[in-house]
Amino acid sequence: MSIINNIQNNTIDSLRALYNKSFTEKDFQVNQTKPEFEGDYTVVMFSLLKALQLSPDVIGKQLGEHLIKSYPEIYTGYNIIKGFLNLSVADDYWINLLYKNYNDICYGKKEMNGKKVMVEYSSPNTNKPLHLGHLRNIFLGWSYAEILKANGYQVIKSCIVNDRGIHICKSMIAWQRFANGATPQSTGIKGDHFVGDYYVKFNDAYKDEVAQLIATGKTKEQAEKEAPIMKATQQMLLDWENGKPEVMELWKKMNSWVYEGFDFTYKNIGADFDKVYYESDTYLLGKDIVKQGLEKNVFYKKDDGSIWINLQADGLDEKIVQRSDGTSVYITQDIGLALQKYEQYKIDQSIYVIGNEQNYHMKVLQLISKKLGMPNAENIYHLSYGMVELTTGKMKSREGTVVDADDIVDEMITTSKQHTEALGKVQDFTKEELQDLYKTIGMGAMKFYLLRVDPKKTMVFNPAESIDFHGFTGPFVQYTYARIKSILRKLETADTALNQQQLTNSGLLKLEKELIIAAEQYPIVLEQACTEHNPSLIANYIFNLSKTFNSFYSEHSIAKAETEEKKYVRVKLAMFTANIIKSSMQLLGIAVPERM
RNA sequence: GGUCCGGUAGCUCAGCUGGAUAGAGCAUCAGCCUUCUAAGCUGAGGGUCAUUGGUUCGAAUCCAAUCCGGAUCACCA
Repeated sequence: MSIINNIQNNTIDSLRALYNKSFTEKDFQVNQTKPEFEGDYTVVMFSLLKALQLSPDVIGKQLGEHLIKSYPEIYTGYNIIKGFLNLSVADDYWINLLYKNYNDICYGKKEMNGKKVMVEYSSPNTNKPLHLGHLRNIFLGWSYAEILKANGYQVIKSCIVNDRGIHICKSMIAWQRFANGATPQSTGIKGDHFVGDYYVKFNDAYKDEVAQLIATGKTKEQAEKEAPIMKATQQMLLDWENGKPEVMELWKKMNSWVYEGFDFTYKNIGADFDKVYYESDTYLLGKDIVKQGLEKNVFYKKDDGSIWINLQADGLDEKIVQRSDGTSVYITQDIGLALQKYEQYKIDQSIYVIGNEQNYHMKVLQLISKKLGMPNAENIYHLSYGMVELTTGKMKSREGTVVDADDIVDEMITTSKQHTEALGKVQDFTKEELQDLYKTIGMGAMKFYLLRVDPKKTMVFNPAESIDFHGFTGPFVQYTYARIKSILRKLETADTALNQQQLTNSGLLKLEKELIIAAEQYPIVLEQACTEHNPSLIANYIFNLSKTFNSFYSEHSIAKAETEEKKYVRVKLAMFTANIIKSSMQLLGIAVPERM
C-alpha cells in the first residue's frame, strides 16, 4: 500500500475514533509537503472544518497526536500551519520500503487481471513512407500497450494497413507511366520511398494536366474532373475492385515494395504487432451489418438508395453508411472491423490510437456501434493525439515540409554518435557496441522527445531541441542509469561483503529520503499512466526521479560513504533507482545502456 | 455558422478531480571536475497563468461570457 493510502486510511480511522464521524478519502486531500515546511506529507484540513465544527488548530493537534500514538511505526511528528497538518514519516518506514523493493524488477507492476485489450496503432497508407506524425502515433501506441501489460492486461497490438483505394491507384498509375520498369532494387531506393516518389509524380502530372485544361478554357472544377490521368486512376480503382489480373498484379507488387520498406522502419524503431489487418480484406466488412441495421430501423434508406443514420438527437449530424451505388464508405468498414476484432479475440476493450483530426469520426463510430447494440461498443476508446507541428508551422506534403521518419531516425543516431565521440568516454567499445550505443541514445532521445508531451496536445517539433541531449531528455535519464551501473560494477568487485552489513538506525539524510519518496511514487504513476492513457506521465516521472538521484549523487558519495551502514543504504538506493529507470524506460520503448 | 480541443517564463512543456510564495528543461548570466562518468550539480534573473465577471475560507485549476489559435462537420479515407 502506498504511503498516501496509508495516510488516508489512518486519518479516516483516527477521525472516526476521535469524533465518531465517517469520512472517505475524497473528503480531504493528502499532498506531499512543500519543501519549505517541515514534514513529508500533508493532510489538508480545510474541507473537514465544517463537518467537525472545530478550528484547524484543534483538529490538527488531536489528529496529529492520535496518528503518532496509533501508528508510531509510521508517524514520528507533526506540525500545523494554517489548515495544513504536516506529518513526518519515520525513517524506518522508508528504509523498510527500500529494502523490500530495491531489487524487485517488477516493482510497480500488477498481477494479470484477466482482461484482454486490443491496441490499434499506426495505420499507414501504402502510398507514402512514414513521417514524424506516424512516429508519434507508433511510439504512443506501443508505449501505451506496454503500460497496459504492466498494469495486468493481456494486450494485442494491432495495425490496419490502408492498402487500397484511389490514393494507392495514383502511385500505380504514375509508376506505369513514368517508371520504365524501375524497381527499388534497380534504383537502390527503399521500397516505401520509391512508391512514395511516384505518388508525388502523380500529383505533379495531374497538376500539369489541370493547368493545360484550364488554358484551353475549362473551369478549374471541370479540369480537375476531366484530367486524363485522374480518369485513368478512377478506371484503375474499378478494375481493382473487379479483380482485373494485371491491376491486381501491379498492386501486389508495389505494395510488397512498401511493406519491405515499412518492415525495415518498424524493426528499426522497435515497433511490433500481434495482428495486422489489411483494408483490402476488411473493406467489404460491415455491409451485412448495414443490412441488419436497416431491418432494425437504426438506419434508413433515401430515395436514391443511399443508406443513412440520423445522429442529430446526439448532437451530431446525419451520416451516410452506404452509397447509393451500394458500395461501402469508410465508416462501414470500420464498423465491420470493430465487430470482427471483438469476435475474433473477445476483447474487453478496443483502443484506437488515432490523431485528433478523426475525433468526430471516432465519435460517430462509437455511437453507431452503440445504436446497433454491438457488444463492444461501450469499450471502444479513442486514444486521440495531437498533431506534430514544426517551428515553421504545420507539415505539408505539398510544400515538402514533411519530416520523414527514416531521415529523422538516422539524424538522431548520427547526432548521438557525434556527441558520444566528442565526449570520448567509450574508446574501449567495440564497433558493434558503439553502433548499439549510438542507436540506443539516438532512439532514446527521439522517443522521449515525442512521448514526454501530453498525447492529446498539439506539439511542436523543434529539430535543434530534439537533438539536445541535456536536461529533460532521454539521454539524461540514460546517463543517470549508466552512472549508477558504473558505481555498482566497481563496488561489486571491490566489496563483496557489502550485503552482510547490519543496519542500525542512524537516520536518513534529506536527499536520501527524497530519493526514496520519489521511488515510492512509481506504482501510483504507473497506474495513473494507464487510467489516463498517458505515457507522458511516466516520462515526466522518470526525469524527476533521475534529477533527484543526480542531486543526491553529487552531494553524497556512495562508494566512500561516511559509514559502512550509509554505504549499504546508498547502494540499495542506487539499485532501486536503476531498476525503476530501466523498467519505466522500457515502457516508453527506450533501452538504457550499461555504459555511455 | 455548429461541435470539439487548446492559450501558463523569450522558446518547449508540467501543474488543471480547487490548497501554502505557480514549476521544469532550453536559452542568458555566475559558480563547481587531482574525489563513484561534468550527457552532471549549485545558484541568479525571467510570470497580468489570454481577458472579464462569477462560485468560496481559498481559483492557473470549477462556471459563464469575450478574444485568439487549431481540428472537424463529404455518396474522401
